[in-house]
Amino acid sequence: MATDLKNTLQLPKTDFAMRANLVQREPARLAHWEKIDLYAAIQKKRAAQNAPAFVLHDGPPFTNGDVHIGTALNKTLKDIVNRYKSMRGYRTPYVPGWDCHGLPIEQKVTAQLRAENKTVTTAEMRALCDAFSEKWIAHQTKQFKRIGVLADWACEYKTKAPAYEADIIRTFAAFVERDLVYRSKKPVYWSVPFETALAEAEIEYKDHVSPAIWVKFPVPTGEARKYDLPADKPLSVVIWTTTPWTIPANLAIAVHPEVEYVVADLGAERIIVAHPLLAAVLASAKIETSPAIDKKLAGAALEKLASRHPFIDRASPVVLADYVTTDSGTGCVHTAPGHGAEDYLTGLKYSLPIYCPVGDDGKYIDDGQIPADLVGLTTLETVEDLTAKRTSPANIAVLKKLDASGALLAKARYTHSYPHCWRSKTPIIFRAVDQWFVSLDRNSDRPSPRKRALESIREVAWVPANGEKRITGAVESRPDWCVSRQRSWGVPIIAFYDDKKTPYLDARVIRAVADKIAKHGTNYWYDAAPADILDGITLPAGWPAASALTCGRDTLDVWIDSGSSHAAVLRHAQGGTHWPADLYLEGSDQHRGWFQSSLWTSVIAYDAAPYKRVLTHGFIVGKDGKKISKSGQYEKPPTSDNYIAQYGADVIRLWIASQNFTEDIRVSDLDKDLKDPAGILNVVAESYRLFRNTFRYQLSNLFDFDPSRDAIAYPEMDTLDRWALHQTAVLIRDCTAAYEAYEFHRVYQLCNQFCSVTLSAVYHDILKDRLYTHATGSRLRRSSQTAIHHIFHVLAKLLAPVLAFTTDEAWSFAVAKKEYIDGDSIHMQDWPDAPAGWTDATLEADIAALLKTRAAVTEAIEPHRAAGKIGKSLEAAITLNAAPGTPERALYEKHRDFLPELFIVSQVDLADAASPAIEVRFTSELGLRRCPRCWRSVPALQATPLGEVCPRCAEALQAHQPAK
RNA sequence: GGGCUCAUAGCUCAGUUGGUUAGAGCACGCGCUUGAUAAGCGCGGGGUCGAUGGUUCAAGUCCAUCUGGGCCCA
Repeated sequence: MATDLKNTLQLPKTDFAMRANLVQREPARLAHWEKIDLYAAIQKKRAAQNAPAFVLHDGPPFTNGDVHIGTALNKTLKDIVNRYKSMRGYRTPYVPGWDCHGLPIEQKVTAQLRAENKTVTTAEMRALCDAFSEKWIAHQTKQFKRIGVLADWACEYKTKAPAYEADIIRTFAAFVERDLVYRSKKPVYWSVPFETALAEAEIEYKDHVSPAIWVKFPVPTGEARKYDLPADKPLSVVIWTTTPWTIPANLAIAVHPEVEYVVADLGAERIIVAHPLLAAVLASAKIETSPAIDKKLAGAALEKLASRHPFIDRASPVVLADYVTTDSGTGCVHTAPGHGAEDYLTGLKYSLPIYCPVGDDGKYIDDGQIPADLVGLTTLETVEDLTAKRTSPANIAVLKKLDASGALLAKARYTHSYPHCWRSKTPIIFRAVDQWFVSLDRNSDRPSPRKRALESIREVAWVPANGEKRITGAVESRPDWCVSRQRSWGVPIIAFYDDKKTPYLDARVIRAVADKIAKHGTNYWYDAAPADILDGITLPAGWPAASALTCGRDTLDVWIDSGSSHAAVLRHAQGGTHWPADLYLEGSDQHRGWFQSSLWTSVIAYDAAPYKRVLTHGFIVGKDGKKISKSGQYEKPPTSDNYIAQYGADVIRLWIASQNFTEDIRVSDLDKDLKDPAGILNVVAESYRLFRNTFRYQLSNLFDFDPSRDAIAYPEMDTLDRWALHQTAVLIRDCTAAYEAYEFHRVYQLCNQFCSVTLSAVYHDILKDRLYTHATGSRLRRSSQTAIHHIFHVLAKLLAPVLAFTTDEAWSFAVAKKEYIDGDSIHMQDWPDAPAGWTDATLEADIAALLKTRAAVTEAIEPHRAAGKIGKSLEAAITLNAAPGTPERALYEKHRDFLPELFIVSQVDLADAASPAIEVRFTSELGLRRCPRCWRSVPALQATPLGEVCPRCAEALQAHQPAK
C-alpha cells in the first residue's frame, strides 16, 4: 500500500552522481574538451560575433621542475579570469609561455655533467640545456592542463624559440638605437683559476682564515683644520679589512652618517674611529692606556674629508653609507668600488671610478698607479696555500708595504665564512669587469626611460592599488641596468671585438643578425664564423673587416628574455592577441621582476607600458602562516599534481577562489592535515559537496520538466518562486560585481551562502512537498520547476569560471541528461543576466519578515523535539498571535495560505492573543489525520483506490497516470 | 636594517563615512529525519576584533608604539 502510494510521487531522478570522484572524472572531461577542442570552439564563437578581445598576457614560468602549488595558484587565477571574461562576451586569446634560459638550468646540466665526468663545448652545453627545458615544458603543460587551464597550447611561446630569441635581440637593438647602452665595469664574483665570472649559485660558503688588518689613512693637516679637527700631531682615519689585497684599489672610506665618531689621542698621534668601537680597536692594537677623547662628531660631519692612501699618492675621501655598522671593525669602512658590491654602489653615488687593478688572471696589473713591487703578484690562494694556511702573495706584499709605511695599526687572523668557487674550491675574489649597461636616465631626443616608466606607471591600473607604490619604488631606486652576463645558456649579446678587445656594437647590425637568428636559432652565433654571420651585412664605417672580428660571448640578462614577451607575443598578435595587454597577473614579487623588466623594454622601444592593468597575488604559506619552506617538513612535495591527486582540480580551484589572494594564502599540509576536518582544503572540499549537491537537487527535480513545454511565465509564478528569483537576481548582481573587482573569494562566499541558506535551508527544503506530491503538471509544481531551472542556469554559470569541471558536467546533464555533449559546454555560454522583473522589493521585504517568524517557529518547536514529543515539523500545528491591525497580523493574513508550507508545518492558525507570539500544538492532539502520501496532517482524509489520502493528494492521484 | 603589506570565532571571509548585546558559511556539540540518504533539517557552544597606549560622549573601525607573518631589497 505504502509502496503503491510512494510510486505516485515525483521523487528526484538524475544520473548526475552525488559522489564527485573528481580524480577519475576530471581527466575524462579533459579528454572530452580536447576532443571537441573547447578552446578553439570558444574563440571561434566569439570571433564570429566580432567580440572585442580581452588579452591576459601570460607571464612565463621557469622550466626547471614540476608545477608548484604556487604556480598552480597563478595559472588558475588566470584561467578564472579568462573563463569569466569569455562568458562576458569577450574573445579571450590566451597564449601560454615558458621562460627557458637561465642559470638554474645551466647549473643542473653542469652538475649532471660533473657527475658523469664530462666536459662539453658551449654549443653542446646549450643543446643539453635546451633538451632539459623542453622536457619540463612537456611536464608542466600536462600539469597545467590537469588543473583545467584553458589555453592556446598549440601557439605557446618559448623564450628559446628562434623567432622569440630574435625578438629578444631586437629589444637589445632598441636599447642601442636609443643610445642607452654603454660599457662600464661592475664587480662580479670571479674565479681566478677558471678566469670566469661566477653566479651566486655557483658559490659555496666555507670557513676561511683571512688576515684582518687595521690601517691608518693619514689626514693632511690642512684637511684637519678645515674640519676643525686637532692638527698639532698626526691624525688618521682607521679602517679595518680582511682583504688586504684590495687596499691598492681603495678609493674612499665609508662612515655611517648618524654614528658618533671620536678623535682619540694615542700620545704620538690621533686616530678617528667610531665611538662604540674605540675600545675594541685599542684592544686589537694592544694599546692599554686609555686615550683622551679630543672630539666627538657624527659621521655626517666627516663627509668628503680627504684622507690619503697609505702608500699610493691619492686621496681617499670619507663618504657616507647606511650599511656601515658598529658590529665589528672600526666603523670606517675601506671602500674599493671595483672590489665590492656595496663599495660599487657607494662609488656610483660619489662618482668614483670603478677601479680594478687586478687582471683576469688575478694578478695586479701595471696601470701606472700600482707600485712596481706589487705588479704581477697574484691574489689567488691555491688549494695548497689553504692547506698550508698561507695567505696570497698579494696579501703578504700589501701587509709588508703597510708595515713599512707605518700605516699598519694592528693585524690579526680572522676566521669567517667566505665564498669559494665550487669547482676550483679556492676563495673567489670580487672584481670589476667590463659589462654592458643600459642607462635609465639618459635623455637625448626624448624623455629618459625612467621618466617615461614613472609616467606610464600612473596610467596603469594596479590591483591591489598598493602595487603602484611598490613598482614606483622599484623603478625609482633601480640603478642602471647591467644587461650582460657571462653565461652559456642565454641569448647572446650581438657585439663584436677586434684583437685588442675593443667592442663594436651597432643597432642595424644587431637587427640584421637577429633576422638570421630567427631562422637558425642562437646556436648560429656560437657555431658560425663571424665572417659568415656578417656575410651580406654592410659594416658601419670605422669597423674592421669581418674577418678581423670575433663574436662576444656575453649573454643578455634573462629578464630581457621574459621582458620581451609583450613584443614577441602581443605586438606580433600571436594567437590573436593585441598590444598592450589588458591584464598581467602574477605574484607580487614580480613588481621588481617581470612587471619591471617588461615596463623598461616597452617604454624604451614603444614609449608606453605593455599592460593596462596589473593584478598581483600573494604567496602560498603553510597552515601556520609561515612560508612553506619554513613550515615544517613536507613529506610530499607541494606540487600541483600532489594536491590534485588528493582532492581533484575543482576542489583546488575552489580553494584558490575562496581565498583573498591579494594577501598570503594559507594551505593545508598535504600529509598532516588529511584527516583533520578543519584542515583548510577539507573545509573547501566540504563546500564543494554543497555546490555539487545543490546542482544535483536541481537537476534531479527537473527530470520531467521541459522548459519549452512546462515553463510558467513570471507573472503567473508563485510567491516563493518569485522570491527565489529575486534572491537570484541579487546573487547575479553581487557576483558579477565581485568578478569585475577580481574578488573571487566574495563569489565563493556569496554562492556558498546562497546555496546553504537561501536554497538548502529554505527554498529547496520547502519545495520538496510541492515537487514530490503535487500533481505532475500542477501550476505550483511547474512554477517551482521553472524557478529551479532558471536558478540552476544562473548558479552553474556564476560558478563556471571556478568549478570548470563540475559545472560543465552539470550543464551536460541539464541540457542533454547525459555526461558529455558534443558542440556545447557551459564555457561557451553567455554570462547570466537577471530580467529586471525578477527584482521585487515588496516581495523581498514580506518574505524576509516571514522568514524571521519562521526562525521563531523552528525555535519554538525545538524544545518539543528535544522532549521527544515531536519529530518532523509536519507534526506541529502553529498558532501565530498578533493583534488585528498590527503590521505583522496584516502580513500573516496577506500570506495566510502559504504559511504552513513556508514553516513546513501541518497547520497555521492566526489568533489575537497578545502573547505568546507563537504557540506550538501537536497534530496528534488536535484530531488531525496524517496523509500517508504527503505526510501533512489535515482535518479529513478522502478515499481513493490507493487508500485514504488528503484532498490535495487525491487530486494529484487523479492526474497521476501510473507508469506501467 | 630599508620599502610595501597583513593580523576579526578552529578555518575561510563580512563588518558601509567611528554609533545599539561584532555577523555568515564551514568545522565542532546535541537532536530530528530516512521521499536530496557516503545526503537533508533544527538548536547550541565558541571571538577581551594580535598587544599596549592615545584621540573621542563613543573605536574592530582614527593615531602612535610594539609583537608576529609575508613579498622585495640590503
